[in-house]
Amino acid sequence: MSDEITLTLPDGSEKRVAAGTTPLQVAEQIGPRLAQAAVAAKLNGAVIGLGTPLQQGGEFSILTFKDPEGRDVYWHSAAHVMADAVVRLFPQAKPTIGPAIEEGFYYDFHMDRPFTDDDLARIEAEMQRIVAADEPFTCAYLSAAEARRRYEALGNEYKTELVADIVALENGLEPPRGREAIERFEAEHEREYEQVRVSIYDHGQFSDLCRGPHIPSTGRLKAFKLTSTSGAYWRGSEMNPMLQRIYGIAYPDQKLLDEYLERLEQARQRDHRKLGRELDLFSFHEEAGAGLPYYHPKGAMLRYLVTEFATREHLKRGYQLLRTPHLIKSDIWYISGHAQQGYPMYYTEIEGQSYGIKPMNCPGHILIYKTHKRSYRELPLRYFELGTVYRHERSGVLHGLLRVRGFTQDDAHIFCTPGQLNAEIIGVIDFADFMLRTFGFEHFQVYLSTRPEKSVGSDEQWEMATNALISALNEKGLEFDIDEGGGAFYGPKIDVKVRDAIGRMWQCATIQCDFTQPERFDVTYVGEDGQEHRPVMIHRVVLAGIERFLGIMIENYGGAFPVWLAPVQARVLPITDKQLDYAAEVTRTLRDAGFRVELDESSSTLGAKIRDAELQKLPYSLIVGAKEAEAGTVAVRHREQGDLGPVPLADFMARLAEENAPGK
RNA sequence: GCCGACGUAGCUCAGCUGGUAGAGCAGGGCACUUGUAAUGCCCAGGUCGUCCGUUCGAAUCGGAUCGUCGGCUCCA
Repeated sequence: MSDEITLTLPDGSEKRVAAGTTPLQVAEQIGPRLAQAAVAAKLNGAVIGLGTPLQQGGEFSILTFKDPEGRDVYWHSAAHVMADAVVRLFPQAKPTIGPAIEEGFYYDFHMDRPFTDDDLARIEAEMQRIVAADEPFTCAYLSAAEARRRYEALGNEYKTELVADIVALENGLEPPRGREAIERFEAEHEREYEQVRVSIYDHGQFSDLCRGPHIPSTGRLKAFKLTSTSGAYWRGSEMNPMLQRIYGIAYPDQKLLDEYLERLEQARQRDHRKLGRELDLFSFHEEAGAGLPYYHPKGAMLRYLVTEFATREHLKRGYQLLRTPHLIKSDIWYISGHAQQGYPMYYTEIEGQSYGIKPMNCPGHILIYKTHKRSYRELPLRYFELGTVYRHERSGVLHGLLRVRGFTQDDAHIFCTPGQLNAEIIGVIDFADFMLRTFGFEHFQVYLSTRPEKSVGSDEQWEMATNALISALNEKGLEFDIDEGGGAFYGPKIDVKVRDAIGRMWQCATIQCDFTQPERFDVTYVGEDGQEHRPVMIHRVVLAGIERFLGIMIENYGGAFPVWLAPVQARVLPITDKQLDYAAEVTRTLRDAGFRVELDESSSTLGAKIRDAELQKLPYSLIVGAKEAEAGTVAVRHREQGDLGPVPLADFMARLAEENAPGK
């Protein structure tokens, strides 16, 4: 008697059901296991709740925790349950927003005090009760006016602000900001408030303004954990009040939660700050300043190997080496426009003149370009510098080598004609791809960042530059995401992020087009026509900050560097003192051949020497006892493969030489 | 910068509610001369981040400061 609708399932098959059937019922018809795993559904691209009656047919799928959208629904529901628990325990807490995030969820509360670890344990216990009660999530629609009255009664100004946002959004109006603006907005749009409908999701006694959808009931949350608390500004702005945030994670299975916690532990094990200490690579000194790293012999060697390789590869590609001072008169930064953006960040005075410590290398390279008249025949001109810059990072964001105040970039500026732009950008993309792969990264994500609000230059320039980047990406057949407004103030850019061994993404290479600096500094070249023209400038880094790159690299390799990057490639371990002479000879031979080798002269047992070499993650240990000394061999032990048996020293050298190649 | 937590020997950490510090590893010495992830014994090592307070008395309490750690628009 009721109308039927047709659902097209993901496998292409069609299913006819009565209009008004819920997705949960559909899932049950498909199979009980699916019904059990279901968290939400998708109809024609829109995520809907399992209890939403289907009124029309179309592309239909059941979402489980395995689907990214399903995961979001699951985590967002967990956030509601957490908010419920918090409000039960702390009636003074005002819920604000609580979204699902990449891994887990959070909820921000306006609170009279921060949450403590004890609070978290209590909140978790309360959540357990809510889950055990298996309360169904239900959805109701209210007029925005009604919702506003409710939240005003509760004294929750954050939610009334969100209601105002929804009303504004629905009517194509600018969302009001600030108490007064919101009150004015409410007064001026009473009619709209009556017309706009907002959804409210309830479970048990808890009710929250929410777009939804949610899982069918709280009992679906199986394994969860509240992971941390922190302060967080309302809407992320320092101008707004600080709220108290609680982070959590939830999974439909305890096993998955355990795996997540295991992943966190793995990340801790390969933390570059921990490895930096254990492998004696670098240190920071409270008495010498935050965010300023000190490289120990092994860390400095690692850094040397990286920069030496980078320099050679630049020279191969026609870049020329530059070196510019760290201190530059402040006037320069006004010409470049950096001063207006807050750069440089450290100043000093010399004989009454203001100088700034360079935060960027570009003006220096421009000065060198301008030392004589340039012909189009010289272009493209590629200037490369391992340029050390200093920037004031806020104390709260410093983080090991990944976020420092003084760092060296593999920085280059390419001056070229507009016609050469495309080929140059492609060249840089290829270069970056080669370099990052050589250092062991295989997965990349590319972003194109467009004009930010605070920017210089004309619309035409921005369009031209943006198009040049897009066409280069298209020519390389690279997929990319667009970061609207994420560009530098002087031009659009391409960013390349790499994925490390445990799945985290790190920003490395960036390629920035710049039509404005050449103008500001009046940079020119003489064209074929004998007239002066304006070159285009490309700012680009591949590894970006060397410090940061080392940090990423250390974590990616987990401290076990490949032979070509290992600060110490092999350690010679004599079994007894009687082999010390032979061991020293082996060490000398290897060093003469250019390998990085150490000799263990301690009087420890062999087992202890091996253990120490393993903990230092050295690629090879060469054990020499009486037999080896006699035969002129070394017993090779590999970091991962263990004992490989005795071989003539020459054979081992051949093996090491082969593995010593970049990228091996 | 803001919120919270933390700061004890080179490293990892113990030190209830205030009574002036302890372990393991690392380091030094001695013995052992060892065949693929820790030989034994002995020794030394800390103004408990720094400064100022409270107290008869502070590593323990309060404040400031420096530093470290986790966060600070993935938006109903």
